[in-house]
Amino acid sequence: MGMIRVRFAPSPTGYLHVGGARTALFNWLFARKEGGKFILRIEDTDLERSSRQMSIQILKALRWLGLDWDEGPFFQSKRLKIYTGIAERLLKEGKAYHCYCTKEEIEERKNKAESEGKAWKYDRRCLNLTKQEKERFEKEGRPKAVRFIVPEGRTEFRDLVLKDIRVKNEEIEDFVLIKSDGYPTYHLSVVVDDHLMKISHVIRGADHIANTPKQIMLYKALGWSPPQFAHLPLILGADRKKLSKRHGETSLLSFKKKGYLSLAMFNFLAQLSWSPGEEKEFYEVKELVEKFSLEKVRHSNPVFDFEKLSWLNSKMISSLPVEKIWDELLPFFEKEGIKDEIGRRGEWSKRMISLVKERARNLEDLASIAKRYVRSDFEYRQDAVKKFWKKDSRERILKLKEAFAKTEPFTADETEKALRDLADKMGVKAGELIHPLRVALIGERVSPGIFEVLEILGKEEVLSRIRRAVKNWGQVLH
RNA sequence: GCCCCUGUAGUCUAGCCAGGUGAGGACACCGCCCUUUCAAGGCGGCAGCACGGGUUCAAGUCCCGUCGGGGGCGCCA
Repeated sequence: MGMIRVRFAPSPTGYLHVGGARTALFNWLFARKEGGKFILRIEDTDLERSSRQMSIQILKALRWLGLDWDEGPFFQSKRLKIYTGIAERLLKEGKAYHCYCTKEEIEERKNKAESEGKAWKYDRRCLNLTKQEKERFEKEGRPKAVRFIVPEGRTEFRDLVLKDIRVKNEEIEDFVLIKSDGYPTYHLSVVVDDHLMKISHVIRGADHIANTPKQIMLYKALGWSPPQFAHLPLILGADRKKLSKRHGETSLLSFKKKGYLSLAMFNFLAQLSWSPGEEKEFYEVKELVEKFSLEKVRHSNPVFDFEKLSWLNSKMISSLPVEKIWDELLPFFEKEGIKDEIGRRGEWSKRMISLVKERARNLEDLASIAKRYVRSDFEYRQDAVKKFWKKDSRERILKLKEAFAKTEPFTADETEKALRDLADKMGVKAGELIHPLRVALIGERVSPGIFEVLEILGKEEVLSRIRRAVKNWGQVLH
């Protein structure tokens, strides 16, 4: 067997959504596993709907996911001559013909057939044109398309994911190869490019199953041998309909924006319809590559579970070392306006993040939590204030401040000792000090262990934050 | 309507090809423990082979049918 070569071939008519990303991912995984090449091709032959902007977005999204390509991106819009040349050849060989029917004419005949309860298929009107009719159309300057002559018989192929698929050719109409605007259709360009680019395996969404026989006929007509096909189940929304904007944001980059780790996305997508077969939830990219196989791809359509993705994301954020998430975190610091402070405080910032990241659902969360540690001008959360800043707790916090002023070194252990001693002395439970203190330090009712928080903030900052809290006590209380 | 694909808990899945351990794991949900809070973590619970026939000593696993879900039926890709 020759070189393994696969491709991802999006059309730049919209953002790269999670379904497309999953297709790209499986192609990439397969290429890396088999030591083959991953080729990127932009299918922009629909000039109405394609845009350069979208092409750029798609490349950006792929890079974010970590899918690097070995060749391309190739743009089909720059290869038009190749496709029209192949169409000419089919015309010459009597395997295709010009069609002068307009959209309206076809629509009319189709409606008529359907109202008579007949299944519609292009009626080959233009295949049977007389010489005179043809000349008349030419003289009228009617635009013409090129249609492929679907041969008789049946077409079958072995799908690497599914199984043998077989259709009768009579189910298929003479499909268009070249549109009347001179541009090739998908069927032509995909076959020509996959052949010329020596693609060995076509891995794509199951929505292409019905297209495959058409494409195989084309390969045969051209005397080329078709690649292997593998069709991936379609990702569904919670209502079991094909995932779309109706189910919320589904563009890949929107997940980046919302603070998802690319590795979380990678794992989640890789494990939709496929499983490494082990009882663990997340893997290094390398492991996924090693274990990947097309045969193990499931046949049924998976539902995209936002909850599970979110869980995976938070679990990764809390368990990965700071260094591994740092780069992806920077844009979120910037959005919170704390990028400079974070940078200035170097190692301290990393320690602080590793302390607070366990509680973050996503990177956006994490940056906003971090902000309270970096800057002391936060707002006190009202529900926290109401619950914990009682009248007598103000006095206790003042006492605590005095005790902290004398605490040396200002570590988690020492501050804990100081706080518990004081609580004992005052005859109150430690919680009576801890809760108001938490609100004073970060203005929230939740945080990591309070003594860790004290240590990371440092004595000076703690005393200053308590001072500010005490000053505000009366005002925010009622 | 026609054609094609598909069916293990609410969801993602292991097991199916080479029939035979109380159908395993995870998300979500519920309870308990831990605890200064919230998460996390630990322990436990709820819940599944779509249905009906066959083949077989034995069927989630093989065969057929029914039903359910999805996709396609464009001069979109």
